[in-house]
Amino acid sequence: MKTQPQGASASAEGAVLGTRERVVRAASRLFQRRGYEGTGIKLIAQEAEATLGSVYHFFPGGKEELAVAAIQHADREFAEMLNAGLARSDDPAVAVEECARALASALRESDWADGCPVTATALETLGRTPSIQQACLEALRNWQDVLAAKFLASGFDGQEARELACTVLSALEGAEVTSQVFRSEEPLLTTGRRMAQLIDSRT
Amino acid sequence: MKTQPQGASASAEGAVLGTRERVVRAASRLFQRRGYEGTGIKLIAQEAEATLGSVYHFFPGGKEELAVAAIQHADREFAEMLNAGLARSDDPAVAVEECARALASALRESDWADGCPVTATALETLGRTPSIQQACLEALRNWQDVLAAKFLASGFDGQEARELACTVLSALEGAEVTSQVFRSEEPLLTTGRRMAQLIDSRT
DNA sequence: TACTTGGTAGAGCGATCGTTCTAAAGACTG
DNA sequence: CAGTCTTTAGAACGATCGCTCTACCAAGTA
Repeated sequence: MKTQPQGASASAEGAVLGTRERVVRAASRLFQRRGYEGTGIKLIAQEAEATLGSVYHFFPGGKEELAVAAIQHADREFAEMLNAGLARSDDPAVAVEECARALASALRESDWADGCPVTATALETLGRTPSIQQACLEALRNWQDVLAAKFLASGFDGQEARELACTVLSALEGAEVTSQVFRSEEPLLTTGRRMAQLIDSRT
Repeated sequence: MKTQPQGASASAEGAVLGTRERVVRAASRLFQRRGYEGTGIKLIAQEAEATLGSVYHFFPGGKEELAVAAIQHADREFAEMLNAGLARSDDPAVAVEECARALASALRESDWADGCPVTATALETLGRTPSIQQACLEALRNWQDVLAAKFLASGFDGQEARELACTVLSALEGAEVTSQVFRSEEPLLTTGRRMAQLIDSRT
């Protein structure tokens, strides 16, 4: 295994990823699929094709620091997905339904494994690992902001936009869990349709 | 520690609980708060004031069998809470908002620790422990049925009632996670209000 | 009394956990 | 070339994991 200079743009398309980036991505996906406690550092290293030494070199804070980085990575990734979905229509109701559809497809394609990338970790560490809880909080707030911006741009006032964003995000998160447990796209699709109905029923 | 005959009605008010019941309740609460992987059998025994021997006497299938029993217990408990909340009003919209309020209060009173009793365990064991996943599925379906019955009794047709139940349950679950992460009742209360709005906007 | 049954008690097993540590191999600078 | 810094490599540590096992105690029955 040769030393990999992590030079060049880390986000360049198709670029060979540096060790640190590979570790973060592996950690992010494993935490998403098996939770924080259920994922061992050695498994992360193995999955990332790195060694334990490398992991602790880049994350001297250990598992906790790695989890924070993994959640921040998931934050950016999911925000991009949200933005892409929302951009598919000017009508916010249609756009939200489009997002639900995209989530449902991705979920099915991963055999119901890749749900919300922070929920599992958040629930396990709540009230016991402040740094991780903080990272989860920032991710949720970021996604709410993305939704709220869409609603604002569609003519909703600030209060209304924030409340709708909070509701829609919570509903999508819950529906994702439900879809995973039922191994069916239906909860996500139904929730998407009803959220569209809610958005259209503005007072 | 004396032998405790688990005779008499196990659900009798104020009755001294048998060992098995104590273990199930402790397991249920611990899985709810720290997830499946994050909860050790020894901790469960300690919390239940039982010994390892007793735990494996009642649950020879080990942690997995205990988890199934714990989830079934949580299922019944949460269904009761839902029923109680829904019974507080004939108007289904008001009733749902009442449920959200009750959940928010309970969450705050537990210092944001006691969220949905199955989500954490469900996410950690998805696709890897079928018996637990099945128990989670039955709980979610049970809760959806409770909601759907309320909507049916309020004049919605079957399809509409089922879809609303699915949406409302998902939204409440997601909002509960959001409230826990933000340490605020607001997401649950907002989602409750918006769900009421959705229910009132019947076509 | 002797025997059976249902439950309690906890030492100890092998495996795995997160983490630490030493050693050495690239890559870059002078 | 020598010297420095970054990164890789993985053995090993103490702690904890889920679980097994034997011994024992308290009733009920004959």
